[in-house]
Amino acid sequence: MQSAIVSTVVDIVNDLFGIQETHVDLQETRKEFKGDLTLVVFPYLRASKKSPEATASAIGDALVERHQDVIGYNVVKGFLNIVLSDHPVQVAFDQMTLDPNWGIQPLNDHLPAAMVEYSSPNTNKPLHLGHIRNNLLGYSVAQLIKATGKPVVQVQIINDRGVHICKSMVAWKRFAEGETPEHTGIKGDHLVGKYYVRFDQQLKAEVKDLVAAGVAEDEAVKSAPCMIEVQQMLKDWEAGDPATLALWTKMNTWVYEGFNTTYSRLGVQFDKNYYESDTYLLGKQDIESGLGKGIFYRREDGSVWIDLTAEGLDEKLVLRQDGTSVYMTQDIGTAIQRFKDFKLDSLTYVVGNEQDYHFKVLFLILKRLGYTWADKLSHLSYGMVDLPSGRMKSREGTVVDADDLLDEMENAAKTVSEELGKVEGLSEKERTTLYTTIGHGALKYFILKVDPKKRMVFNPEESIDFNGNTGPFLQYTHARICSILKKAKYLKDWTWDHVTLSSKEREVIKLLAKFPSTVQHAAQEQNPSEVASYLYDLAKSYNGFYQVHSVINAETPHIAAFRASLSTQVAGVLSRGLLLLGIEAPKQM
RNA sequence: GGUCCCGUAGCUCAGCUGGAUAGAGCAUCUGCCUUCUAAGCAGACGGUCGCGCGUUCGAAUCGCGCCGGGAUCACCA
Repeated sequence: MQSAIVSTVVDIVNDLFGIQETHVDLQETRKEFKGDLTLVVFPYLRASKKSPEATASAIGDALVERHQDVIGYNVVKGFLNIVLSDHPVQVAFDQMTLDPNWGIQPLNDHLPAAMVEYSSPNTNKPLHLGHIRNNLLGYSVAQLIKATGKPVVQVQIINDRGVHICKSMVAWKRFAEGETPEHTGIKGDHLVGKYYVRFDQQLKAEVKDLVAAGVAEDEAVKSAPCMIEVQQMLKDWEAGDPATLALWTKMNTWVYEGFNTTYSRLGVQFDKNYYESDTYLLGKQDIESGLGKGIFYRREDGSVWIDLTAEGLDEKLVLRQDGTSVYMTQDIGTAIQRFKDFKLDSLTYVVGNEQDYHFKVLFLILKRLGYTWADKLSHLSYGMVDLPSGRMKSREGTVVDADDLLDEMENAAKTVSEELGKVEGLSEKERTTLYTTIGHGALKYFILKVDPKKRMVFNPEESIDFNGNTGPFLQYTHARICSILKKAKYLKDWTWDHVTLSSKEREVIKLLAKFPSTVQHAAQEQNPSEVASYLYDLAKSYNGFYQVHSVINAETPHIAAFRASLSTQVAGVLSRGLLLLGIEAPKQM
């Protein structure tokens, strides 16, 4: 809608003031002023040698004369507000009605894929609020990229081995008396988490005894019987001891069943899971070959390092002196593996900002190793989720469990829906689905509307609010439109000859027209919050229209049919946009 | 201590590459349902954009210095 005007303005400025601009910046006119587009003329004063007002008027006059869509202008100080005719708005509207999936690019399977890694849990405890932000961001970013036409591979790396899971295993062996999810009815990941906590208690008790017997605190932690058992179990696991492996498999299977339940509730899914038990040895080869090329160096004690001080970072260990790998080592190996597994155009790690340094180093090392794709790696670094009381602390039991939270959201949706009497005529099953849709919509929107980079505060009470700038508000706007459209099915025929746009209608169409570029930009920035605020603006604007215009009882059948069509577009954009955030838009609520 | 991130209304957040009197929601107060769902709409109240310099015709936005908060700098993951 703007591009044609921009080039005309460029020509005018150049002709009038004898300069050679290649681009001018037109912005949308702020609501309190009349007009559609605004040119700030201050940059041209030097060339025009006139006052801001005179400069603006000169450009405005020329624009009215040269561009048929410009029907007027006004000048406020150095701001030229350009008034457009309805024509470009009508053209924009016609265009979006042609494509039922307008704003979403069709998938092009021939393009190399974008890989998005997210979630990536440990298998010793259930998912919590922090994982929820991670999952929602990862999933949404994947949908955004997909909406630009690029195939996406969603993956997670599951930290299924190591000390942490041995702790749960030791405690289970000692105290569980054979408890299983089946006969306790406890969800698998919660059951394993229970024994992880149990281990911690046991360790504390044993350490306390040792300290009382005169052992130093840090020594006591290492020599506590349960800790010795963990170390032994880790060795057994690495040696492939069948009994240990059997227990490990059994408990991890419980956890995965639990995780899958939560993932499915959240509506996220993965195309491939990487397991650390498979990948933890990866990378060592790459270090060895890099050692040959002089990228790494070996110290006298045998440990291997890389010197990143030239880039303002530190020296970083990549192999221990006993030759075993560290976290960095396997991340190097896993990245390389992934580019072998898939034809990838990019790889995005959705990981909290406490690992900023780690990824800086990782990307740098891969670049030093000479991988051309190293600059296609990105770290979607998001801020921590705090509670009003401060940071979540597992030791203080302030961690918000993911399953509990989803339950609460569903219950809150149920309470509110029933109070408002919104569920009449729905079957029991439909009601349950609706509560889930609304409850989850509220949670997802609450989290995704915030810029990922920023640390955010999660207030359980406020997230349950369904009024104002919330997911249910957007869902409600959608549902209300659906309700109108159901009654307005017969309204089809209209033409622009019989419809004049009201200011509200114009505003809605102008907003609708921004949907594709909003999606594009959000995908590029890997920022779902841009879509969230856009959808809020759209819903707000549509509700303003709804308040003053009737669709069904419009002045003429043509206008009614046009408004039905306009409403259809809004509902479509809302529902497609919400889907990018992993939120469903109900037809009734 | 080094490096990085953050600081906008009582609270939670928007403010794209610098542009007009800094915007929403919640909370508080006022109106609007015999008319397409009031989970809505309209309005009021509320801000030295952490502080101070500087660059600029113009700074919440860019630069520097402070103050306050957080993260990170492990032969941990």
